[in-house]
Amino acid sequence: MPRRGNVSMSVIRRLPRYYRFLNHLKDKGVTRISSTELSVKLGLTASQIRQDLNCFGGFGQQGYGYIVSQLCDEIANILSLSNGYRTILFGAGNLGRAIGTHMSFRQEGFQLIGVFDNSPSRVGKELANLIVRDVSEMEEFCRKEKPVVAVFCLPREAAAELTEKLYGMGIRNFWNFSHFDLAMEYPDAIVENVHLSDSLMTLCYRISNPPVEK
Amino acid sequence: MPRRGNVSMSVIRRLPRYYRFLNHLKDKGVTRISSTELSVKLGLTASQIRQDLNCFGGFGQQGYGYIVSQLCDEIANILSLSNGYRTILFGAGNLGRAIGTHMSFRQEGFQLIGVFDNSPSRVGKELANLIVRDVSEMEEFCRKEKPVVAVFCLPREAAAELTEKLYGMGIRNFWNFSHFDLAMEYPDAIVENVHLSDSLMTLCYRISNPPVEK
DNA sequence: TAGATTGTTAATCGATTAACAATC
DNA sequence: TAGATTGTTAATCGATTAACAATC
Repeated sequence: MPRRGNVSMSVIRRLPRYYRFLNHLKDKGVTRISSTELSVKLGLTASQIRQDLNCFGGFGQQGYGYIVSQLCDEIANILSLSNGYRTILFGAGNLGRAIGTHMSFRQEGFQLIGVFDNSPSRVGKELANLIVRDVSEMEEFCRKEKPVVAVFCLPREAAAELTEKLYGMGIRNFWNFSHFDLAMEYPDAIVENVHLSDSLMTLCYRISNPPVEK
Repeated sequence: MPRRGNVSMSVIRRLPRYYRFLNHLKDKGVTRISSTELSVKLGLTASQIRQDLNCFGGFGQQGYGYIVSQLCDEIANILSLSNGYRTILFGAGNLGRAIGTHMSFRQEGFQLIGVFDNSPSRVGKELANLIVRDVSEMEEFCRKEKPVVAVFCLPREAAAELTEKLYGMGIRNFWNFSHFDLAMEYPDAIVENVHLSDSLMTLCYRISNPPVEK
């Protein structure tokens, strides 16, 4: 298998989409697919799909195409979805609750082991089969449970403060919904940002400036 | 001002980040900034920032830099954040609730005017100062209230079904959290996807394949 | 074997960066 | 005027697409 270290982000970000779509095909009972068919259904070029997959290995068969279930497994493997990284979630408000309950962390390579909040009205309540803890318990919890990923569903300031502590405790991986710019402050951290308002503003721009028609 | 029709998506997707950061600076009382300072704080090149902004006009002053509050206003204007597009939300589950209450739609160019769900346990409850309606009321509501944007916080199948109806009623703009591939089925629709599980899987990959250190 | 489709190299296209003249 | 920083053109870099030989 080719060296993984230098696969571009553009490629990596397409993998989950391939994975989702192939799973969908598998569920529908499709067993075999060519890069051309895939390209039509995903709105990409067949060339790009083959290039992308060949960053990781040759998963197809010449003259035949790809076996759907096999390719699914390969991509799950590339994405490392079976690690079950131990994960803690901060913020049990509406967003935290949605992320905690709505996501199938397990299926996506993670295992949610703790939820924290600083509001007494939320502490003690249930969320995703866990009891919401007070943030003050965080340090002890981490020493004992050794989480490796933190999810931030709280405001910018709280995220900034928390990151310092978590970083100090050795946590380097973050799924960040806050407006705090983690990646700039901690260059060796792995940060995946989800900026919902950015997405909404982009939509606003696109609605206001629709593509010029011919 | 240069033609807007052909500004690349890469540029557009950076605008909300500029906007957020400039607002942050404004709040901190910073009045003036150069592209070089900005580039350091955002982790981009000064050249790129200037190129990006100059797709829309010359907002700086040679020898001086940019006036923070003015640039903020300009970007808000480029993004068209004052339109207040009439928006309806589908799905009052955890995710819909988070999106409806957590987002300041108003501030990001939208106005939430209706929330729909098909579960009797949710219909009639309050969400973001609105009463959750049954999906069966959707058609009448749309005829009367003329929304232009739909937000999908529901499962793939429900989204697929709903899109057909909404499209039939003339709605062409979608903020899509579902796994339904709207953009492929309706090529003339403007679709902004937020795939939370894709983001999580990307994080999983990145944790498992950290950048090679020197 | 003939037909199909991959894996891979080469060509193209677009986005980012560098450089510098314009100008505040 | 001298210094600074923009706006903009030109050079570079990387990502996408096209082409085709390998092979099932």
